[in-house]
Amino acid sequence: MNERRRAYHHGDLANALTNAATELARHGGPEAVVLREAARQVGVSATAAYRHFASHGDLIHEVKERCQASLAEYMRAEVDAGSPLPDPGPEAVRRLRALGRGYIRFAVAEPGLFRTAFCQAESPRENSLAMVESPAFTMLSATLDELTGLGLIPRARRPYTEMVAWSSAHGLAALIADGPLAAFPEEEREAAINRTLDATIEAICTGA
Amino acid sequence: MNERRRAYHHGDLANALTNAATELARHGGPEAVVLREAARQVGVSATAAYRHFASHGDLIHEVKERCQASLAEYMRAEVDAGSPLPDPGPEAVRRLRALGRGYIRFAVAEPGLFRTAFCQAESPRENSLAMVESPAFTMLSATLDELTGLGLIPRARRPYTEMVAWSSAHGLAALIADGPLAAFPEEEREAAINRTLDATIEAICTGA
DNA sequence: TGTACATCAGTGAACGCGCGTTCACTGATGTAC
DNA sequence: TGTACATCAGTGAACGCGCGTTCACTGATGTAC
Repeated sequence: MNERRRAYHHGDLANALTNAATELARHGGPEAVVLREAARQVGVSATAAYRHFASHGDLIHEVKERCQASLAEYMRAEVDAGSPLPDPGPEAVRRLRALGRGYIRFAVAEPGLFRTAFCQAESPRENSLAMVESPAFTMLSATLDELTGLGLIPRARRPYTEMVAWSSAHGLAALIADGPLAAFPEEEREAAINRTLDATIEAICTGA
Repeated sequence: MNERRRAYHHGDLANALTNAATELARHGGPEAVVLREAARQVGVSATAAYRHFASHGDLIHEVKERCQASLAEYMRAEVDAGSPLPDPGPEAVRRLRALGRGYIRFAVAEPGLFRTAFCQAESPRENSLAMVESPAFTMLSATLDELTGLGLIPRARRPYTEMVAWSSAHGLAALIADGPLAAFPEEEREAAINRTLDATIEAICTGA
């Protein structure tokens, strides 16, 4: 696309607006996602946004999905960052731990995006199923299944183990990103993270 | 105070406004706390609020404190609702569990207030220390100390155990009140709560 | 290859809304004499 | 016990703000002939 075209017909406005809106979320959380401001950042009239999004809610929904994808990416990256262990048992445990670490690292590194990933949707039902079918949740479930297969999670305890892991990681992440632990010094924060991760994994892997 | 007086000089406007604002938070979370609306509910001009609150931030701060107090009350009530056990060990465990249950019950029963209790303050520092000195946190610490004294928590593991308990309860509460688990059917929700509570307590009380 | 024209993707001005906050004011209260 | 008056606690109108959204429009693009 040539210069002329970019001057008037942007060519990729939808994406540009979502990027700008995501940047707003990064610095100010979901409340900072303002359609007019995103348009301003891109250098386009507010009206132009309505060629690409039905409403402000539509834009924020897009941003929210990006935030969720970004969270999943942090988790996957943390898994990939470590070296696989030879034994399948310790390896599965390593991956479970990495998923938790990734979750929390995301909240620490990107509190605004973390809050946006979990902000209320206008349609209350929308929240529910989407999340449970997300890649992040799928990774967790798969790892827990693996641990069960290896005997590290007793079969009788397998149900709802996702909730044990998720609650623990989410709570720590929320308290850090969003809440009363935001002002913790880094050293203490790391200690709290490690202690919580250790305890949670021990609570989950009670088999063998 | 007689009728006349109540007609003009309200007599307890500060309290009435805080009550109204808390009611707004109950139904719509912190975003719903609107000074003008609170004044409307009380039947008073918006200006009148400024005789009692320096600003909107001042009002919301008051509401936030009430929400935190209400959370602590739920926790205490859940402890008091059970019958004490004769042995000090099981009794301390019972109380730890009740604290967690109370926390989560509050989030389930009052999602709007729960969100408000943990909403961002204007001064970012304000969040941190206040919470850790709150009655809820104090109850938790005391119970953990007791468990340590009884040998149920190994001394080496005592540090940061507050975070293990708090993360788990807070995560579950946030996912239910605020997040993707809001639409869970009650039965499944209860199962998830029990499973998480069990696992967390087991993770904490590893001694003896 | 050139041109008419439908369609696409922008524009700027404006609307209505509700908010927090300020202003000059006034009615009610309580106290000093 | 009455009264003057300072103070307290309200009022209503208005301000400025920024938002989401709509309107009638216009410049750019691409396609049929």
